[in-house]
Amino acid sequence: MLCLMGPTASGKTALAVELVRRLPFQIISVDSALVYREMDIGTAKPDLETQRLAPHRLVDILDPAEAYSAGRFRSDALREIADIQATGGIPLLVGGTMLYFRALERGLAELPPADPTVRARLAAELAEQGSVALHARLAKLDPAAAARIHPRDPQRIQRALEVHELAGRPMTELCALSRNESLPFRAIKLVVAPTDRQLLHERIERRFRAMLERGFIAEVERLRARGDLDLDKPSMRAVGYRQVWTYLDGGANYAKMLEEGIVATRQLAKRQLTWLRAESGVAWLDSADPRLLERVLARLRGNGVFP
RNA sequence: GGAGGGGUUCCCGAGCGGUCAAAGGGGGCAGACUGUAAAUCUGUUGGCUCAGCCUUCGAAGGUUCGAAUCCUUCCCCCUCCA
Repeated sequence: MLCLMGPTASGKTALAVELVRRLPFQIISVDSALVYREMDIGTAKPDLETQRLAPHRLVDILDPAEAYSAGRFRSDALREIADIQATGGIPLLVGGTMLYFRALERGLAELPPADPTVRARLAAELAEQGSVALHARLAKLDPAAAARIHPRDPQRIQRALEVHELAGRPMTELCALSRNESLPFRAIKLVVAPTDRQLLHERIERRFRAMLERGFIAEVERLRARGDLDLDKPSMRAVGYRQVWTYLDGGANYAKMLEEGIVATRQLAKRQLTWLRAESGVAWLDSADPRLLERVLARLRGNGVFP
């Protein structure tokens, strides 16, 4: 199988589509935002025509009111990979959610999944007592986790407490217990990213503006009109959605929303690049290279993926 | 033309004789990351031959042992009165 990773706005989708046209690849999306239905423009979801030519698995599988997870992604992806291989296809994993790639490749410890009730209660405690107080509590239950997690990192403190409560044992212990189960198949990993950071920034800005022109705000208005979504939902915290939502709330004027949406996207790309640089066994390709496709094909030939 | 207010490090913005390379925020850059990850968090951010030195607070002079902070002139911006 082939993994195509890269920061947002680096042209991964276009490249994947070209590959599907030439080789028996089938795409599995590795993206925490593309899983949501009704979120098309702001996620830069491949349009219907593109998806007809190159079907994407794990896209539009969830309602925006639901929450996805790395664990769910792992089992979904394993299922899709098996399914593709059973029909003689080659899985092509494309995306920028690096935690998902990591979870798939290295496996996850056997931890209890998120529990909405526990999570809501911890969130309330976090709000009134502050993260430092909960961090102190965690230090008693799971000292190793507390040492690892910063006292001002509410999300990780919440999760560690949640795991302890649900499993009755420290998260650290559970993580140590499970051996990393690596993938039972060979994966070629390619990173597609611009060599020039400024180029990436320009592309991000252009793309965000284009999203607004294509009706991004109306899309968020429709999501708001449902009445069951808010800024605490993982889906609505996605880059762009959060900023437009805040704008519609009156929390920002248009210019501010525009600027903050672009900035948030830039910052996302930066975090993705940090993951990518730490990734081992990958070949880096310049997304601005006009002969990118040929280079990828040559690489695949070299790896014996096809003659 | 008259009366005020202001020009600070990439941006906003504090500072108002020494403890100021200058608070805080933003942005940038770097990093962390085990079921929220397009999330959450951390560090750093004038230059250098770096425990020291050099250049910065609109410009040029001046006062002072010492100025972003005081004085003079000039340039630019904003508000109000004409």
